[in-house]
Amino acid sequence: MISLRQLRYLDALATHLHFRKAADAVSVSQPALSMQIKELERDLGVMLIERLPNRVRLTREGEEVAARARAILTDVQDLHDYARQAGQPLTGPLRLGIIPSIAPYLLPRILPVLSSAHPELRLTIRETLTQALTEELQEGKLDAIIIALPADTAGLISEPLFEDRFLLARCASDTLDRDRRVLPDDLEKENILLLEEGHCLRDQALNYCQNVSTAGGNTLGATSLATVMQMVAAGYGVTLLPEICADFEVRDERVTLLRFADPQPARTVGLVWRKSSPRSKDFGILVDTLRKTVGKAGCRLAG
Amino acid sequence: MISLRQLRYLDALATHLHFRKAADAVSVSQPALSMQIKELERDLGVMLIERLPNRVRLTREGEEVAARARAILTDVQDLHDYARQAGQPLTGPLRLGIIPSIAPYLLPRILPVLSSAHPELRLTIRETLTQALTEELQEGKLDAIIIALPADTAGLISEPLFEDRFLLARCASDTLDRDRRVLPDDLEKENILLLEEGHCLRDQALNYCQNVSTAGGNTLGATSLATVMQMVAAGYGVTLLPEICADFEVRDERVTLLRFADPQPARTVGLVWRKSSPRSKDFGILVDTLRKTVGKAGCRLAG
DNA sequence: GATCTCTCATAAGCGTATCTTATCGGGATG
DNA sequence: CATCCCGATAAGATACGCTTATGAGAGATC
Repeated sequence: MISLRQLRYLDALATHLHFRKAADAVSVSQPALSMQIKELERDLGVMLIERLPNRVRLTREGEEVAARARAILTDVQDLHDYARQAGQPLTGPLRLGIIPSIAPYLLPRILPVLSSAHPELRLTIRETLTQALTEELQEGKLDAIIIALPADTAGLISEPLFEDRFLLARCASDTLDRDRRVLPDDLEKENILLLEEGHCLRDQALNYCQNVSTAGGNTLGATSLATVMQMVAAGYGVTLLPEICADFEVRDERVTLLRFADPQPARTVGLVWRKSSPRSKDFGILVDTLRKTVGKAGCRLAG
Repeated sequence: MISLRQLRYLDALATHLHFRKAADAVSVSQPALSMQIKELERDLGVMLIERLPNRVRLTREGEEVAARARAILTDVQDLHDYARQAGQPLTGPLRLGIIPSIAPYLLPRILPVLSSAHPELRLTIRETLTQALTEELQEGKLDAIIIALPADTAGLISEPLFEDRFLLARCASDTLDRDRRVLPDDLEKENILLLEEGHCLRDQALNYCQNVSTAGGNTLGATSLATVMQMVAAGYGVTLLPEICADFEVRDERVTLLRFADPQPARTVGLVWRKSSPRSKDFGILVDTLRKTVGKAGCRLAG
């Protein structure tokens, strides 16, 4: 069976036309090279080298085989170079899924950082609901997703990125002490506006409300937080607004944000990928970058 | 260092997407294949395979590397096929040199036989004087030559093909017993016609004549035996004609051929090639073919 | 939910291909 | 004729790659 080693030796010999020099060039002893060449000739059933007393000459077949060998070695080198380049962390295509209640608020903060820190990274963003993201992740259609933890399906690894507390968004005209911390009981008499089915944010809000046995839960789902906030501003009800959205969604003066009393409701946003993914190292780096980036922004939010 | 084995294993794995099946396909144990794949990945610094619980999937880099590997393996197979085909004896180009006093008489007899026995053989014929042929042979411009032996230069191998006796060609009008064997002394009073300088035939004839101390040697050299025979027919003198030429050159009724008394003068025609030539086996076969072919013809000549 | 089975990874031992050093033979060279 | 250079050969050491046996993890099954 032909080996690359034989082709490498043949290449060296074709270059130097001298067994010892060729052997030096490939850093082996001269007999080692001689034997490999001989083995190659035996394997091919054709003499490649004409051993003259003084020098060495390639036969016609030797020239042809050496030329082919060179081409093959070049291809192997190219393969090697390609793979080593591609093996660098956070380069090339990376398909990232993000849920709708995070994407529009997080992306503007992290994309500039990522593109400057990893200029070779080619991000593709997909925004949809948690379940679809999880399925696509497991099917290999996505490399990683950013969702609210936990991602309970097996075979996945989750790393928390940041805590995202919920604030109570309500109509500003309501007479309420702005500094007062909202208590669960305060929600009992409210009309709570939620996103439509499938949004994890809806489930998280419902979960908190159920704990406090809210009665007036209005489950008419909206398709986006922007819509919900419009309804809040118009006085149709209140909602639990993730802190990360606050800067973007609360430009309307008719809306007031109130912080909950401890323990504040919150969601944990995390990065999730397949345990078997070969880019785990990449995702570790990505988690670090995202934590630092969001950490700075988080301070601004907390202030 | 990347090895072809690793690429072969990767190819099998990419095909079967299953370690055990891939291992079966390349006839090794599953751990052997696993280790080679791992080694390849370590060498390239990139994960090629994503090991899922159930099945195996190629990473993006794995797909690319596998595709390149397939191309390389194909090229290696092509190299192998080419060399094995080219390694068959007496196929492909073969440059054969022949001296002028043999070529036009021998070629018509051997070419049909060679082309039918070795249809893949691509003969290139060069006809010139012995010295030029020998030099070109040693320079690698020719693969073998057919000359009158001995070829005394070192580094060459000679194999005799046939004995070519000289006949005395003389004007038919001369009164001489046609059955009588010519004796060396008979030449003393003759005008001997020879080829020009450089033809070995001239030297061989002169050698014979000198032995018998001929006096009237006319050294005005002709450029071809045909010319010499024209002069013989016209009565300008006699010449030593190689037996192999007799059929072709003695159609003129004015010319009579006489056999010499033993020991008859003769030349040994042989095939000569470089001792280091990788096609020695080819030439051995060629010698056999030529001996048989000329042997048959030789019988006819001798009759 | 314990067991079974399938996956690929790991470990231990072995065989052999490959390497090295040392030496040979042959031809060129002074 | 002695010497040098070249490539081939020989013998021993090394290391690589293989096999068998076993492990670990995840589904599948009853």
